[in-house]
Amino acid sequence: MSDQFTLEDVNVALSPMERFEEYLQSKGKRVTQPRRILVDHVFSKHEHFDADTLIDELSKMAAGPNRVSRPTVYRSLTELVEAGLLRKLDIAGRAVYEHDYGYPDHDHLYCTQCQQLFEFHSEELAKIRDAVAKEQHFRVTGHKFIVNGVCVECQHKARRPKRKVDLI
Amino acid sequence: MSDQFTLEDVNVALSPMERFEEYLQSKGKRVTQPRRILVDHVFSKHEHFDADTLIDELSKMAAGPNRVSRPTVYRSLTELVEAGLLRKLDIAGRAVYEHDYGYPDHDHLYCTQCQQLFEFHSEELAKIRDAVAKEQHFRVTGHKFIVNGVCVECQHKARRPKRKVDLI
DNA sequence: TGTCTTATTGAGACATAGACTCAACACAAA
DNA sequence: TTTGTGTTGAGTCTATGTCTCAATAAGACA
Repeated sequence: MSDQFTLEDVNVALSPMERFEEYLQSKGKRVTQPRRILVDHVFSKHEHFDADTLIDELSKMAAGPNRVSRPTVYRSLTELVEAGLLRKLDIAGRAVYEHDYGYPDHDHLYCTQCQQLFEFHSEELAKIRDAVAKEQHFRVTGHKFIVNGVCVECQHKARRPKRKVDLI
Repeated sequence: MSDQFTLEDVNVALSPMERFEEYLQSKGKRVTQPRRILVDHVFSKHEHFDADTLIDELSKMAAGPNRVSRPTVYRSLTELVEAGLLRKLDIAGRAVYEHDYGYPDHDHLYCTQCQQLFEFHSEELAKIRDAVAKEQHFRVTGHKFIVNGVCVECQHKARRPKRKVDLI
């Protein structure tokens, strides 16, 4: 987090759900029960997750009338990305989501051994990006930077097989 | 291309097929007709392509006994990536391939309008990457950096709909 | 050059993530 | 409360890629 407010920070007083409601209203969309359940769940913890995990968790959480269907999960994820609440990453061909709203810019180190993501921030990166873009008269809207490799932990435990299908 | 030879350049005298044969032999694999046809075709032009396009082109090219089947295309692409002849990119969730062997390091600007990829090279990028990694004691094996935005051409022709399903 | 072992191939089934269709439903405005 | 319309969930469909397995063809060796 930064020490001073930027324009972006002003709205951070709003909860994710409130922020989402703003977005929905601006689009003439409705604030429904499934969308509420999903947003509450997604923002209840700060972790990277994929659609499938979310579908599982939601169906476990509320088996009855309060469950959220697969299509709705996919639809809502797309909306949340559009609304700027979530960011979508492509890790090794898989779609992975993370919080965007109220969370500082960052990129990722991806350990190809344990599949964990590590966040980092670099000011210079954006500068390079913008410089290159300017040179080619390219209008930048964003970027994806993922560094592949092996994390400290995995370097140490060398080739002892561990968490494989664990969380990304 | 650089002005001076590096160790990497030494083997560039070999054609992609020759290079691939080296790899196959080192793995106890066989130099077969389908693999030859595929490599020849892939390296006959320097473009980004996806598996599907390749399958189409190959089936058009040689309908008879010389055709290459879908499974073989997928298998060979994997081998070519392993052999270091091709690089695999994930653009907006799609797998896209490009020449790696004998081709200088670079990253990409991706125009979300016309879906075209533009290449660029930045020395600083690798430096930043390595600095960040060092800080976190992360052993780097590679990276993916894709800058999203709108290319000059698309900025100019504004919102006139054009090439959509065109080549990536 | 013929023989034999074994990697490779192609056909087709299977897997998976995600999108689409549509009738029933529920939000929110009047 | 009523009503118009956006939303939902069940189920189907599509795209991309993988797996299985019998038939084939490299290529090593005689």
